[in-house]
Amino acid sequence: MTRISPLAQATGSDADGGFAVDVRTVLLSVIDGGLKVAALPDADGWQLPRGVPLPSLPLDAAARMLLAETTGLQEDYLEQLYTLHVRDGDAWIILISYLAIIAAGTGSPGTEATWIDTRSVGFSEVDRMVLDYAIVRLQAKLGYTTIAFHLMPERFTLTELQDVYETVLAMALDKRNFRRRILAANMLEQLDETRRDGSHRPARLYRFRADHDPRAFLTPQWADGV
Amino acid sequence: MTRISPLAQATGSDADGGFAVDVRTVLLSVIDGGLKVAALPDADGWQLPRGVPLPSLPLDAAARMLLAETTGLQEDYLEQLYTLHVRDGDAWIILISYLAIIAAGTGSPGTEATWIDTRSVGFSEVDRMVLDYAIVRLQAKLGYTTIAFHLMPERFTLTELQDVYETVLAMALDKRNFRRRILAANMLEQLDETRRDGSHRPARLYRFRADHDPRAFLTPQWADGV
DNA sequence: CCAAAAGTGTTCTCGATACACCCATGT
DNA sequence: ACATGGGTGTATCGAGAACACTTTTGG
Repeated sequence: MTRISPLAQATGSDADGGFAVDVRTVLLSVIDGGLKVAALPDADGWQLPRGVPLPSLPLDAAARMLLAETTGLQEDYLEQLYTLHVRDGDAWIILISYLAIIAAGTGSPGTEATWIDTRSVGFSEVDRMVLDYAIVRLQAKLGYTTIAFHLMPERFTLTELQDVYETVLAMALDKRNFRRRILAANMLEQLDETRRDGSHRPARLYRFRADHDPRAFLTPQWADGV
Repeated sequence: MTRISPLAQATGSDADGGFAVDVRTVLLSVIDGGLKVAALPDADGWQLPRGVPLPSLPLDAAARMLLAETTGLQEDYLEQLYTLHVRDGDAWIILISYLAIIAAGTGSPGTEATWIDTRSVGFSEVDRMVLDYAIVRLQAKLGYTTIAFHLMPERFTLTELQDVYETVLAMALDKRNFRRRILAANMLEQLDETRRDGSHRPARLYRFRADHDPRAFLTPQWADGV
């Protein structure tokens, strides 16, 4: 293996010592009509759930474990975002970021963690960039994957689904066009049940079709742990 | 920072020692009508250029340096692909992969490295996966970015540009539709010159417009080294 | 009968595709 | 004159966007 010269020999923290590695996960959910991120309290604000991965477990397993330990939640979807190299005090760390998604109503984050609105959360500059990138990725994937599946309960109405799309995309959508596109995409299965909700016509219930792989395109087919 | 428990304390190669990190770069170019990858000889075949990054330099700088050292070439475009966690003998390494692009005719790789056709190169399983993912990314980006810019010399004909698209996409394209789309995309600037090439009508020369950012979408706006 | 959300169709525009012939040059 | 690659236009189709009224229920 090539040792990148000339500086590698001169530093004390290269391959001899190894690198400091930090996994951070952006856990998103749509709650109370807002896009929320799971955050932990911090000296002056909030921070993303983070941790040092185990050397012999795949990185995505580390992302899952750290979510379990900091929030007590088990995500429904996980994908790697990007790897940064950032300054941490006077050292440098390699920061591997993940996007995780959990359906609303699956439970509240544990002791320390809280759901905070993504628009107002007080993160460090790095955490803010990672969060913004996670949101952009999620928005893009709504368009060409079934990733929205992981934001919904098992059964839902088309209006509820549209509300989630509108919250994540931060824009209003036309009801008729939305329904036509969603149904044409063949992701959904219509149920026989309806839900009575208030003093108006009941809504038909749907669920996502079982035979659908919601991972696609941006994420390589092979995952970690090869 | 959360130490992911319980195993982290039990192992000897966690944050105390740090992680083994390996940067690998897929350097692609279109040469002699084929999509080629820069490869280095290996015990039983070929391998991607690789190296251990410097701890205090951004990761993309490490990818650039390792290309310079192994191939002597300076890439025209670089973007991070994905971070894997792979077994290396009995240890695990964190493998950060990059996609790099260089224009044809910029020079031949140095002493050890060679351009090998991507379809037939004898890589390890991991290098093969990284290469395949790099190609998929490049193919996708041809469609919605000006990344093709980096595969072309400064001035070129529309037929040369179409040949590069066809090589990367591994499919034939309709000449009239290709020209209409490319010109409609407003990436190109028509030059006054033409090029006489053989016993046929000379071709008009084009170049890419200066005011174009070829990075977009999949790569976050912020790079490494924050 | 009224309020409130559910549900439904048509028109238009634009981008993508399929497809075949004339043009300028060198030999 | 002919061989060779350069260059052009039109018809069709499908996806996406704009847009308003009827239906069903509870109170």
